[in-house]
Amino acid sequence: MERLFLNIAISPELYLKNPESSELGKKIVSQSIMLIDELGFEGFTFKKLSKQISSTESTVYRYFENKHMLMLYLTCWYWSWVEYKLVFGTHNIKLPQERLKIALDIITKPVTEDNSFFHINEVLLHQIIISESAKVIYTKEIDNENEKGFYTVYKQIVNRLSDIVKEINPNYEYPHMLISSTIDGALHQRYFSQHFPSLIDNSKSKDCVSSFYTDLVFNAVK
Amino acid sequence: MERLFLNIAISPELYLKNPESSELGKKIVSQSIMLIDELGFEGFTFKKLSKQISSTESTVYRYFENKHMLMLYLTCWYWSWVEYKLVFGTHNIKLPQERLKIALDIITKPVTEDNSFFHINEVLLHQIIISESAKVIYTKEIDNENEKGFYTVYKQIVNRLSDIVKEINPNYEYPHMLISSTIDGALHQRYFSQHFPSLIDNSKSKDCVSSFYTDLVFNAVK
DNA sequence: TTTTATTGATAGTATTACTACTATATTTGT
DNA sequence: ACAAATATAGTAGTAATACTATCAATAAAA
Repeated sequence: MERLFLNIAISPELYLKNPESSELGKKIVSQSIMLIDELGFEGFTFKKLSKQISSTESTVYRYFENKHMLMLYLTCWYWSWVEYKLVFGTHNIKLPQERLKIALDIITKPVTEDNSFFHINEVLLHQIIISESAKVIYTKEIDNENEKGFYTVYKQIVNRLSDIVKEINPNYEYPHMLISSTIDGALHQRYFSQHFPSLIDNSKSKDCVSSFYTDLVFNAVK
Repeated sequence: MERLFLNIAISPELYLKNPESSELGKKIVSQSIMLIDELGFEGFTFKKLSKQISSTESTVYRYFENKHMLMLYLTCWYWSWVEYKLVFGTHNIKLPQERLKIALDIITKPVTEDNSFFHINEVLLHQIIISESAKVIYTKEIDNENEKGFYTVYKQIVNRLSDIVKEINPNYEYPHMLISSTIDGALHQRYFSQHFPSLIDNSKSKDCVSSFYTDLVFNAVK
């Protein structure tokens, strides 16, 4: 994918000061991705981050309320980016089957290229979404945060794909559940492939996570 | 299910002192389930727990190394209990299709009865497995803990069910991934049904999580 | 009855997750 | 060019968390 000259728009409620508005802010975002990947979300602190960016804790706190909000910001950025890829990738494709196939590839295939956005390493971001994003969603604050619209992008993606499913088979009973379980399952299976290889049915020729879900979805929708 | 006079055996490496060995230990386990459910794993502390059981922090630390190990203990207990239900439920059933159906019900249906074990409220335990157990698996310690065998019960369950899948269709390519994504997906979809109802394809007559996965699995295995 | 194990009570430490305040440095408006 | 606003660095401080250590009291086992 070529380098893009557009920005991903993120809800201003997620930050105190827009990290896109300054070099330091961009550094906070890019270095936090690297640090969270390295230390895990539990081990990650604003103190360590501020050291990494040669700044102070108080400065980081001027951008994000706390590390949970920062992680939520990264999560929203990720899903907005995925939605952008979905819109771009399925544009002008007539056959819904073909659109679904492309969309499933985007959702289930590993992220290997990192060049579309300047300060965000998308490969690393994908990695922390795999291994850390569950901690964002499984919170006591989930209902408040859902009300504030922090998950609308994610839900939009689910709706977008289930619309394609309904286009292919209007009688299929569970389009939303099929898609959301595919999206989350793909991340989960990637994590398993890294840590529980015995639970992964590998094949030499193809990426098994991707082909498993493609097979599963098309079989269900049929 | 009737009250059982058997114990779930848990790896001794999960605790410092077996909580089954004393009344206080059992109280630690039962009250921690209630507190984790109430406060969430992040809000839960050994200090609050010790207050709840009218004891002290140091006493709780004599049973479990930290709250992560306690949650891991509960998770292992839960999966052992599920495995017991699977063995018991599919015993003496000849047809693999029927065995798979029963197994899927056990895995995907909500837990409503609480009476098999004295000090453990299985309904609440299921609830915290739904909303908190991801925090146990998504850790930097995962590989060490996997090596120590803390996930063998879970993997046994996956293998047990994928064996049935292979019995039905020896040519199906992804038995392990199908089962593990069903097990985890069912928990995930339960959480979604509680917090993102718009992503759930409800039907009046049946439990949609359970029927979605039953439909999905049988369609895939064909 | 002595030993041993179990628990309670208290204290203490390092780290985390913040909040508040001040002093510069930089940018911006006029 | 200068005053005003803004951004950042630096320091300090607090409450809570996640422990560890020690010691006394008590109950159970040898």
